[in-house]
Amino acid sequence: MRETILHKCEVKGLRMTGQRRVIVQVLETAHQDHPDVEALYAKVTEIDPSISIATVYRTVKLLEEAGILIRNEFADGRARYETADREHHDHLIDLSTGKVIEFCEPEIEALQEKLVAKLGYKIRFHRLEIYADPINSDETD
Amino acid sequence: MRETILHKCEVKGLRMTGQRRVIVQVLETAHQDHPDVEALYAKVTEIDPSISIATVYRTVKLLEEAGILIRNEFADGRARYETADREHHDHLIDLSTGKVIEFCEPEIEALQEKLVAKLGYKIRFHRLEIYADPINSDETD
DNA sequence: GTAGTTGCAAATTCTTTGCCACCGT
DNA sequence: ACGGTGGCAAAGAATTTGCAACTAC
Repeated sequence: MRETILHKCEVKGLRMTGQRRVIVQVLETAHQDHPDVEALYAKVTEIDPSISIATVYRTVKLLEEAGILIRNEFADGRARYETADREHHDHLIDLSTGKVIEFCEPEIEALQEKLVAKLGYKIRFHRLEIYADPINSDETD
Repeated sequence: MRETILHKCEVKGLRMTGQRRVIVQVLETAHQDHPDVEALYAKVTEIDPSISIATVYRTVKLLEEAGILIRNEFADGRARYETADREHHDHLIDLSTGKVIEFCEPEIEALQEKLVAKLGYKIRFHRLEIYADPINSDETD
C-alpha cells in the first residue's frame, strides 16, 4: 500500500532535515533499482550539490535501523538498498545488465523451513541470490 | 574425494614455497571451519611467525583462482574460505556460535532452476545462506 | 534553546599492490 | 639463472566517526 518514505520517517519521529528530504525523495523514485550509496549520492548531489556522501551513508543507515530500508550485499561488494515495504522476496541478478529482479517462491521458503527444522534450527533470516544470464541473450558459456 | 590440497597444488603446477606449504597445511585441517584470512593468518604464524598477512591474502586468492578454494562472503563482511572438493552445497550459519553447517537440498535447487527458467534466465551461480539459531538453545526472540 | 545533524577530513576495516630482495625449479 | 614470490609498508575501496558549526522542533 504505497505509503511514502517521507511519511514513514515522520511516523518514526525522524528529524526531517533538508538533506534527508532530498535523499528520501531520491529513494522514492530509485528504490526499485536497488541503488548503492554511490548511485544515491550521484542523484542527491544533482538536487543539492552541498550534501556530503557521509550524510548519505548516515541516512541510509538510519533508515535501515528504522526498518524503512533493507540493505542488500550482492556479489559486487557494495551495499545496495531497497524499501522495506514489500513482502519478503529474493533476488535474481542479471549478470548481463546488473539489473535486479525480485521474486518470491513460497515452495522454496517452505522447503528451507523444513530442512532447517530437521537440522535442529530456527531461521532468523536468510538470503537467496541467483546470478543469471538471459536465455535469449547470446550464450557466453 | 579426499585428495590433499598440496597434491592439487602440485598438479596445477603451483610453485610450492615454504610459506605456501604452511598455509596449505593449515587449510588442510581448518577448511571445514570456513576460516577467514585473519583466522588463517593466526594459525599460520603459529607455525611460522615470519609469514606476512599479504602472503596469506595472495595465496588464498591464488588457490581460489586455481579452483582449489571457494570464497564465501557471509553477512559478516569478510571472505571465508572452504575447499572446492565437495559437491555444491549451501550454508546455514549458526547465529549463536558462528559455526557454519553445509547442506544440500536438491528440491530447492530444482525449484530455483524452474523458476529462473520461467523468468527467461539461465543460472550461472547462486548463493543461499540461512542464518538461524538452535531450537533447544534459549529463544532469544 | 538544545539535542540531533552535517561537512570535512581523518580513521577503520578488509584487501590489494609496488618494489626489491629472495628462493624454487 | 631467472622468473615467480614474499615482506613491508603504502595504496585502495567502502564505510564510519570526531569535532565544531548549524538547524529542526
